[in-house]
Amino acid sequence: MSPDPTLLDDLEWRGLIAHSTDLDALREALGERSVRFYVGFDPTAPSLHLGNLVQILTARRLQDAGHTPYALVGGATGMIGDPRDSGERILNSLDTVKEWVERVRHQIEPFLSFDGANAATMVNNYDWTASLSTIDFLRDIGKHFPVNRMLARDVVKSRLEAGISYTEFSYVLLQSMDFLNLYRDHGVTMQFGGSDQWGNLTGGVELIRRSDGGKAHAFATPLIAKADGTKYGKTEGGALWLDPEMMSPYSFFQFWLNVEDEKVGELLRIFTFFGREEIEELEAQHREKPFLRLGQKALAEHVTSLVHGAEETERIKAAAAALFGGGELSGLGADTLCAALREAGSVTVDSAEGLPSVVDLLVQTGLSKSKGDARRTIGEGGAYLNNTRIDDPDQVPSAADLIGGAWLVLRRGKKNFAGVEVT
RNA sequence: GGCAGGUUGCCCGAGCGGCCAAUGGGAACGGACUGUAAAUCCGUCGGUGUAUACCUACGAAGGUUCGAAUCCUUCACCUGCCA
Repeated sequence: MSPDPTLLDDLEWRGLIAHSTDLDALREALGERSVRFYVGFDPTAPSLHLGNLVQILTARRLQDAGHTPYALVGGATGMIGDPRDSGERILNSLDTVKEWVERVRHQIEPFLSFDGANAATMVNNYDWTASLSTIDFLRDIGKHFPVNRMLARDVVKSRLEAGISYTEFSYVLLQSMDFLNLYRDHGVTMQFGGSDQWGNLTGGVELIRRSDGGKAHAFATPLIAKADGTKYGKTEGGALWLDPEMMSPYSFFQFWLNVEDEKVGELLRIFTFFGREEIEELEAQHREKPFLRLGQKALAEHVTSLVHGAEETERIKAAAAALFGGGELSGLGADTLCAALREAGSVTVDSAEGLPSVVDLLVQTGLSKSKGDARRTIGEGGAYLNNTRIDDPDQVPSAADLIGGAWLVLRRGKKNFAGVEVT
């Protein structure tokens, strides 16, 4: 199978290449034959997140263009920990890492194709690292790493004051060894990763050259940050997880829908499979009438479909349309409302002993984290029952408030909805 | 192994016997303005039906004291210097 020669241009246009080894050599390699490449994911949490999605989708783009993916989960590297600026990591137990490896593996699989001439392969670096002897490791791998060069790496430099363990310092050797092993055993000649991985990526390229005299390539994708340069991921109280248990698909969709104007074009390029013309058209429309938020809508719909499926996305869109419609809630059919609130999040309450107060309901739905917080929100004028501002914290909903005889709609602020089903 | 320093709320970081639920910054949250955008301004930011109160919290466990985030002891972890 001959690869798509325009791939690299497309990746560049999308801004997916933040750094790379010799770009011309890379272009030549990718344009002429089907390249075997790898991308790794360390199990540092039970779920992958937004940043990892960039890698997953990039892997998919490469596969679609005719190249062969090796998706690596870091059963070994996850035991060690990649150094980061914020300081030494707490080591996780083997059992925890093993469990997370499985979860991460299942999150990646749906995005790649495991059939055909360039079928993907899942690998785990635990398989070739766990049994490695220290002597072999130090002689065969360690010998190729000058410590002076390792010390010059930015992450390491930034940690020299605060301290860095030998464990984390050695991380780059393990990841480089992964590349070497995949190069030797599977003919893998390219690796990519997030730009924070750049040092680890080049470490592997260099090891292959020093150890086997081989030529390998690497590139890094950009870090995804907000328009002001700060990190995404602390929205609505948590990171942007791909696991629906850890972040509801509804919230996931809402995140994309609320992206700043300045970021729409960039995110469309990175996170969607829309073509160049399609995206440029969307950007043009967006520039002209930003208040329509067509870009955000397309982005939210596309990415949510990729991660959570088209059906779920339709349900979320219907839910958001109902809740944000601005019209009278009682005008909505009970079925519509019920479905919408289930998407947005809802709790069930037994009315046998009378309805709880609005304060209790805010807490039960999770809109407020404590009664004090709920009272505060009400005091600030930020709490609504059925789209009417609540001003008395002691208010108790009455039977007349029940929409369709069973539902209450609570809202905190402008866009946090939750339903209460009364039985 | 020895000596010295550190561990504070979501994060960073002050406090060093009572005036400490703990200064300040960031993040976050609510309001106003809007387009479920950004910027700006205002407000909030441990819990409790609101209390000169009680509970929980300043790495963990004990202790001294009328009173401890602050002093002492032991333990864990981190850092530096010396072996």
